Amino acid sequence: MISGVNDEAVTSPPQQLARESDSNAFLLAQLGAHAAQRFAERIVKLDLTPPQAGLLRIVAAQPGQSQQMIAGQLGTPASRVVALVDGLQERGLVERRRNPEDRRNYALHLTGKGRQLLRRLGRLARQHDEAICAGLTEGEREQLHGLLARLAAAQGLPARVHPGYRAIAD
Amino acid sequence: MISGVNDEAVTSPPQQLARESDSNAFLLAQLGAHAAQRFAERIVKLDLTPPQAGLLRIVAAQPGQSQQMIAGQLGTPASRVVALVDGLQERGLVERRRNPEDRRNYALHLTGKGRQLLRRLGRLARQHDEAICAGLTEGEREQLHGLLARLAAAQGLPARVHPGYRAIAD
DNA sequence: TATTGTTATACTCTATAACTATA
DNA sequence: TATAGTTATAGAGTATAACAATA
Repeated sequence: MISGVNDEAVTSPPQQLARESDSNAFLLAQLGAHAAQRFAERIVKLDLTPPQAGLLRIVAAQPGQSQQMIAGQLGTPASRVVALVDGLQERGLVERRRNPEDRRNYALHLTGKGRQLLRRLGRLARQHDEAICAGLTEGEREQLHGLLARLAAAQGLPARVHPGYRAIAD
Repeated sequence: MISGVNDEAVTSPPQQLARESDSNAFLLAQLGAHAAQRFAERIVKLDLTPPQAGLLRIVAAQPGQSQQMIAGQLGTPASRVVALVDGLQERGLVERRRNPEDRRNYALHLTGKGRQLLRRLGRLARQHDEAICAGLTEGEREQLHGLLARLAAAQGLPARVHPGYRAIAD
């Protein structure tokens, strides 16, 4: 044994512990991980992962961006965007259009098939939200939404960026 | 080009998208990932990772459990608990006590040093909660807490299990 | 020389399965 | 033979950095 202080006399207070793991921050982390996990399970039937779904949403919301722009917006390395776009392009969901004026970069766009999948994704997302909010009345859901939106704003979280990506870290 | 449907006529509706990424489920996932990330950054000064902090809390709350019991409770493989306990034991925070009646298993306990660190961890957790709740009044925080606690209960989430562990998946 | 995209590599985290010891 | 713990191995996911093409 090294420097084992081992003073058994000190009683560890379980109430204190319960209070901590009952904090808003803890509940948010717990519920957030749960929601993300369930969403991931749900979109398996579309053969999508959360990062892929997030990328589809970004491209749909702001078509024509370069991969670098998207990488910057997402706070993720460009090499990761490459791999993601590769997979989606092979499946005909996204296309890279050459920019004739600067042939170094691509403009990313959804294909028709991509938009179709995005609509199915939207339906799943609404079902998911319904499942996560189970147990709350409509009024309570709106109340919760107001509080969460204010927290997100206070924390400076960007809209539309899925937590599967790290938001602008550092 | 393979089966590029490419019907430009279909206008992708940004409002629809905004609504989805504005759902309670999305905000929960986003805020939860943010809270978990910030907590991880905060406990770096204690040289702890979130899984380690979670294990310390579990051992403190229910001392004397075997590694298998903890693994089951956390829904994580026993081999992972081994590695976690190894690290904490080397630092003199946790001890494995042989059970004389069944010498196959260990009873896990915090050392005095472990309890001391846990108190520092508690202080950081309270600071963290304060930072995450910034922008809400005391009344709003209680309101939020009530809503989150009901959601967690409705989803069957166990108390005190940090999302760094996957809760009882499958 | 600077920038976009790409590829190669390595690292971290985690799960699965084989192994040891006690029962 | 069954169970607690351990070790070995492999896989997914991700970041870093070197590289190629274009400006």
